[in-house]
Amino acid sequence: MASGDIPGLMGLAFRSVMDTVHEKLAEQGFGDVRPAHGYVFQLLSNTHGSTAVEIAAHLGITKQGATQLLAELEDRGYVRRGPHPTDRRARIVTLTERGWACVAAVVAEWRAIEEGWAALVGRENLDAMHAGLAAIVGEASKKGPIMLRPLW
Amino acid sequence: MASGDIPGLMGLAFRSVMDTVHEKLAEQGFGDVRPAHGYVFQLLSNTHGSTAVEIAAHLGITKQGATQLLAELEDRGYVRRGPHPTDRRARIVTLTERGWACVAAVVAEWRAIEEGWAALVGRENLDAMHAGLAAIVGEASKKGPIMLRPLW
DNA sequence: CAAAGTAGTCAAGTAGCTTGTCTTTCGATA
DNA sequence: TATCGAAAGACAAGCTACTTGACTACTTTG
Repeated sequence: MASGDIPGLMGLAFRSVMDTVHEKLAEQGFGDVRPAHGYVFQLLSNTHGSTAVEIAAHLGITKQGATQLLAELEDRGYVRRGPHPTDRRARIVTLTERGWACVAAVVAEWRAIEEGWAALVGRENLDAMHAGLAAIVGEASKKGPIMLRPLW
Repeated sequence: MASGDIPGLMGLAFRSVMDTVHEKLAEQGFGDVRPAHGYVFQLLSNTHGSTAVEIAAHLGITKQGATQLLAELEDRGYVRRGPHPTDRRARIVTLTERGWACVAAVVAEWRAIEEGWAALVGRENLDAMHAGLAAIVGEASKKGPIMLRPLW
């Protein structure tokens, strides 16, 4: 029978990871990034440039909310807003060098945390978790994209 | 080498679970519960009664924030605030029948989701995930309690 | 038993979204 | 190619879930 506590454990584990990451980022001079920013960075690092509307859709917030968020990120030097090559209404948002550095810091910390986990539970178990999680996320994504907005 | 994408997958999986749970709760007449409420319910269902200050500490918010949250939950019929047996300053907060019903609905849905996962990845793999997550959360908890506030 | 600390409340302020409205540009249709 | 609905973004105001600040009632400590 399912005990039903895996979701809770996942929440705690994720929360713990993110607390650690946030702490490490602060140490490296990225103390001014908020949770929502991470989701923007994630999209931008995959697409290498998006519009405000695309970002809004990715985060599950309004385009106005996304615009404000981007203005904040531009102020802080993480993103740049340039002209869109084909659509003069739109502005294309890309990561600056500082933005990429922040993404790299997060990825490095995630890897480091995973190494710690491998030492804790064993490589084999960790591989099993990776495979299981990938399958679960893959299945869940079939019913529409999973919104990454920082709630719950 | 660690690929570094397990934390991201955990975040997505947890997010997906919580979206589903929220949807199911709404169907069962619990549409007025917000993320933060869940963390209150979790504490109250384990302790069978806490004060506002304890709840604030558990969620990592101020006591005033917790008080507001509890007033809201009392209005909506999920919790009851009674006198504290030994401290006349304090009020002891407990779940109402409606509160317990909501907790039961969440637990039932988590179990159902886990059953689905067992079918998807296999019981053995799921058990491995459970063990791994428990170890990870246990280790992380040694460095202080993991704050459950709904950020990240 | 006085002084310091704690539980809770009331009130005001704030951050991060929202909704509403507008301008500019795009793309489809006639 | 003229026009007209739709879409990208900006500006402004509103809202919600917190925060900080100031206070009262009660408890604990020395």
